[in-house]
Amino acid sequence: MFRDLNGVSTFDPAEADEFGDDPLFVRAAARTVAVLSAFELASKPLSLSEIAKLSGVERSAAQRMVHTLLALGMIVRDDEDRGYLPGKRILTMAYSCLRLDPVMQRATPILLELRRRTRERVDLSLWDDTRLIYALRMPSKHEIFTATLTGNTVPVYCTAGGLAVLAHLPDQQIADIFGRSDRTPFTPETMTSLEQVMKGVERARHCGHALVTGQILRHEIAMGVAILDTASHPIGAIHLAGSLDEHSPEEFEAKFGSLLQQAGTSISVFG
Amino acid sequence: MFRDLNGVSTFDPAEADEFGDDPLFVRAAARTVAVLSAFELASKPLSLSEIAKLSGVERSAAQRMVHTLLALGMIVRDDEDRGYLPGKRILTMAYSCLRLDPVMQRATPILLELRRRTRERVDLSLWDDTRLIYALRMPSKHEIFTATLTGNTVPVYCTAGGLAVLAHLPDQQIADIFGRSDRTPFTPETMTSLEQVMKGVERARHCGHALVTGQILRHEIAMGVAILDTASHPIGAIHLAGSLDEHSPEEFEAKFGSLLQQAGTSISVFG
DNA sequence: TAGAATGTATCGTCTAGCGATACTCTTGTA
DNA sequence: TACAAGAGTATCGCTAGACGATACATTCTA
Repeated sequence: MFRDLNGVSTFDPAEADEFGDDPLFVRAAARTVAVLSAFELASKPLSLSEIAKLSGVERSAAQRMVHTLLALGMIVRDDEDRGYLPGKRILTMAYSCLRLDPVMQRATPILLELRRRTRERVDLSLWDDTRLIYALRMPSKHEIFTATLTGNTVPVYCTAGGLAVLAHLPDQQIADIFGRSDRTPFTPETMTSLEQVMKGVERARHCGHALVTGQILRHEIAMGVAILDTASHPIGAIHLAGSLDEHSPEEFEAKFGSLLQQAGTSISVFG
Repeated sequence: MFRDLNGVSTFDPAEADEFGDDPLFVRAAARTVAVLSAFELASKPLSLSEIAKLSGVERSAAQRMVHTLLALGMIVRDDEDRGYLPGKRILTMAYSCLRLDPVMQRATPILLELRRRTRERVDLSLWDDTRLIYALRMPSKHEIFTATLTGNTVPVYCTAGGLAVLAHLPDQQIADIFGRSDRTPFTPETMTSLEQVMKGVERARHCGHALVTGQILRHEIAMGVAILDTASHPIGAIHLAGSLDEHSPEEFEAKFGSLLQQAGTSISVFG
């Protein structure tokens, strides 16, 4: 079985109860977040009971939670399917998240220039443990739906940007991340072994950028370079993605490799 | 004084306390949301006391709130400036918001095609009372930072997309929305009177799309068309934005007007 | 060195959220 | 038409757990 491209992240309701001994832990806040996060597992508007189930909160509690989150605009009703959906206010909060991140501010003009010169899809993603979260997206000609959305996440172990990030970590940590990753393949070509991952990492370490084909989408070729902070730790990546119908891997790399690396260097912080 | 382009939305802490008589209202959830929303008013990492002040929550309560939101990944520390920032998990939640919206799914291929044909900036925004929230962005050559970010909001009364939305509402409601809007001008050309707004609305009603210049950014020309639901109520808009340095308003409209309207019709839901 | 910020920790009070229960409506099926 | 299963809603007593006051350790600034 291959993975649903919506690739919803797993959420364990049990985890919300495992803070018992922490005197500063606000359980109500955890429940609030749990209810809001229920939608990460959804593929359609959710009913009250579904929210309760997915968030691991009692139906009664979920009822009142939803009631106040409705009043606050964090959740809205979908009149058609009579269910609940996350509210637009979440988007506004996400905006704060993007706006306040200094990396994003530096990156924007550089990515626009990269996009202009390559005419291929350019993305900026932020590293979050086993996954990358897409923060800035500049789609090109033809893209599938999820490839245009902010906030979409992909695993680090099988993406160009991810390998570029891993290349800056010790082997031990790479193995750890690989081990904890959800490794359901996206396509028949999605890599499945640590050996394959390490091969990609070594290559990235050697030439400064990572290159993969068909890992998330068939016929897609992607190149990635890491973004580093002042301490030279990776914090995210830039992705350049094209179609194998238009480029051979060799040509893609020769044509855009150095442009991409320059962009990565410009965004990274030094000293 | 003109408006800061980051244009943070106003948040009134007092409002959070005005639910006293509602038996189903969960105060802790409201506080949680208030703390998370504090960042909407921020322009840099926030300290504990700043969060408390902006969210209208007691310092003690804010302390414990922040503590658990840190544990949940909804907030992170910024080691450099030693403050707090919204966490990447917000982005993941925003993704659910976008992914679950059927409008977005229908819109993506249509907007990509529009972008391909016009080579100008294409945006999709969702209507939220006095404002539009940008949900899908396809930047073109040179854009300022905030014009590339998901979740950014603009007033309806002075934007092309906004006027296109207003055109589908009764005059009475337009006046109401205009009255409640924050009307700090963005540029010297930003419209300030209801008469100007109604003129734009009439024009939009007549030719099916709205056209404005220099309202948010100087030298910017923008055209907008509304997206309608099954009941023909506006739910958002498509924006097409270019530069006055490259196009005259007449030429821009003649060249792209019908393309834009076609896109709007394709995305709107009928019957 | 004093002062004003940070962030952190502790604790008793009592409020406000929990969970059980029961109700109304709508929808689909027999 | 009756019935079951599912929606959303409402009420209420108990007590878990959040509140707010207070105090302290650090760090930065003047």
